[in-house]
Amino acid sequence: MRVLVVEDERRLALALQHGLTAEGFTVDTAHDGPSGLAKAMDHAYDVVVLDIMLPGLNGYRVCSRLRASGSDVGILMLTAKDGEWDEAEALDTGADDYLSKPFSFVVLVARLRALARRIGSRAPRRTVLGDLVVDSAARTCTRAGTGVALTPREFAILDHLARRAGEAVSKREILDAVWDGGPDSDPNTVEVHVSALRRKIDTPFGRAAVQTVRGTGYRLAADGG
Amino acid sequence: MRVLVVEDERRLALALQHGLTAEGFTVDTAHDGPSGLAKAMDHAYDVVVLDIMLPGLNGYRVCSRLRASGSDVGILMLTAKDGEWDEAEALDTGADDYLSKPFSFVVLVARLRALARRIGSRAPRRTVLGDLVVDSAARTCTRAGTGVALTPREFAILDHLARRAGEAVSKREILDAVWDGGPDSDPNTVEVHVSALRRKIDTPFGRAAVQTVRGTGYRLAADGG
DNA sequence: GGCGTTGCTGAAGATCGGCTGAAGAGCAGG
DNA sequence: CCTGCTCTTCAGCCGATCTTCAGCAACGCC
Repeated sequence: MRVLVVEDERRLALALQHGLTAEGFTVDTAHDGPSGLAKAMDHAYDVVVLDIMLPGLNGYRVCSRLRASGSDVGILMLTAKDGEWDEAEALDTGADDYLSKPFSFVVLVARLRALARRIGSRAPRRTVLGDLVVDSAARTCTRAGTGVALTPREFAILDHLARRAGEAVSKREILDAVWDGGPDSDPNTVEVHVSALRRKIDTPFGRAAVQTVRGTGYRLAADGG
Repeated sequence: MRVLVVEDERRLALALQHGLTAEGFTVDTAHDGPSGLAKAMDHAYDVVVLDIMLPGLNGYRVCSRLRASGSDVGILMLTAKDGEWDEAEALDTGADDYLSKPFSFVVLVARLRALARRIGSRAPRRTVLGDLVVDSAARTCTRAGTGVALTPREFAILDHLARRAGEAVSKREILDAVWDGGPDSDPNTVEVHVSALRRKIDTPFGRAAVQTVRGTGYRLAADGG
C-alpha cells in the first residue's frame, strides 16, 4: 500500500511517515501543494493524505487538479475544524474521505485501510487482452485458455502492466508499485522478473505481449501481442 | 457484518459509514445506482442500505436487478416521505425493509441488526463447487456425497472461502472474518486450520480445492479442485 | 561498421513463506 | 475432577522464490 502524505507541518508529516510505515504502508511525503501534486501525478499511489492548508496550492486545488487530470487515487483530506474550511467542500472537490484535526492515529489507519479497500474494489477485476486474461481478484493468468502459474512478483508486475495496458511503464514505477522501491532498488531485478514472465506467458505461445520500450521500461500490448 | 450503503448524498453516506463502522459493521459505500449495483453483485454483503433517489439508476431498479440476478442479500430501502415514492412499492421490488427519511440512526442500526438476523436465519445459502458442497445454513460440508465433520473454525474458514469462490483471499481477510482479527493476530493460526481443513476435505479424496496463493493467502477452486 | 549504452538471461546462494507435528491452554460435558 | 475436543503457539523443515552477478546480445548513434 503506497501512501503519499502531503502536510506542511514537518513534525506531523514525519510522525505520520513513521507511524504509517510501522503499520506496513509505504510512505512518501511532500510539504507543499505543488510538490505534492507533482508527486501524486508521477507515482502510482493508492492513497493520498492531503492537508488543506498548504503553501503554494491549497488542498482543495491539489485535489481538484488531481481529479481533473483523471487520477482515481484515493484521497483523504485533513481538515482543521476551525470552521473556515468545510468538509463538504472537500468531498465536492473529489476527496473520498476526510478527517478533522486533531485526529487519532488509529482512526487514520482504519480510514486508510477502508479507503484502500474501496479503491481496490473500484478497480476492474479482470483485464482481457486478446487471448491473455489477467484476473486480479483470483490472482490468476490464462493465455489461450491455458492457466499459467506465476510467482507473486511475476503476477504483480503483470497486474501492474495490465492496469496500464498499452501504456509504457517505467521500471522505476514498477519498482515502486511492486517492491515499495527504495531509491537504491535495482532496475535489473525488474528485468530478471520480466524475463521470467515472458518465458511463461509469451515464449511458449510464440507471442510478445510484454514489449520493451527502450530507455523507458515496458508496455503490455493491448491486444495481447 | 458487511454492509453496503448506496446513497448519493455524500455527507449522509459518510456519516452512515462512520457511524456504522463504529457500531462494528464493515461498511462500503457507493454514490450512484450503477456503481451500487456493481458493488452489490461483486461482493458478498450481508445487507445493502439503498437510497431510492439515486443518479443513474434509482433504488427500485437497483433492487429489482439485484433480485433478478438471484441475489438474496438483505435490502433496506431509504425512502424520502414526500409521497412521491411509495414504501409498498419498495417491498414489491424485493426490499426486505424500509425506513423513511429523516430517520434516527439508532433505529437504522436496530433495523439492520434485525434484518441481518432474519437474513442469517433464512440463509438457504449453499455453495456447490464440483462435488464439494458447503451449506452455510446447516453448517455442514459434503465431499462426493460423503458428509465431512468440521470444527467451527474450519467451517468458518471454508465458508468464507466459499463465499468468494475462485477469488484469492488474504490471510488478513480471513482473520478479520473468522476471528475479528486484531492487528496482532497471527496468520500462522490460519495456516494451521487450513492445514487441518485440507486433511479433511482434500487429502482423503485426492483433490485440492483449497489452493495456496503464495504471498497472498488462499483460493477455493470454483470447480472443487 | 564501431562503440557506448541498455537490456537479457543463466546460475548460485540467500531468503522467504508456508506446512506441519507437538505441546499446552481453555472449555464443556460427564 | 476427569476426559476429550478444539484452538493457539512454537519451532523446525522444506521448497519456492528472489536477488545478485557477470557475461552476452541488441540497439542506436556517430
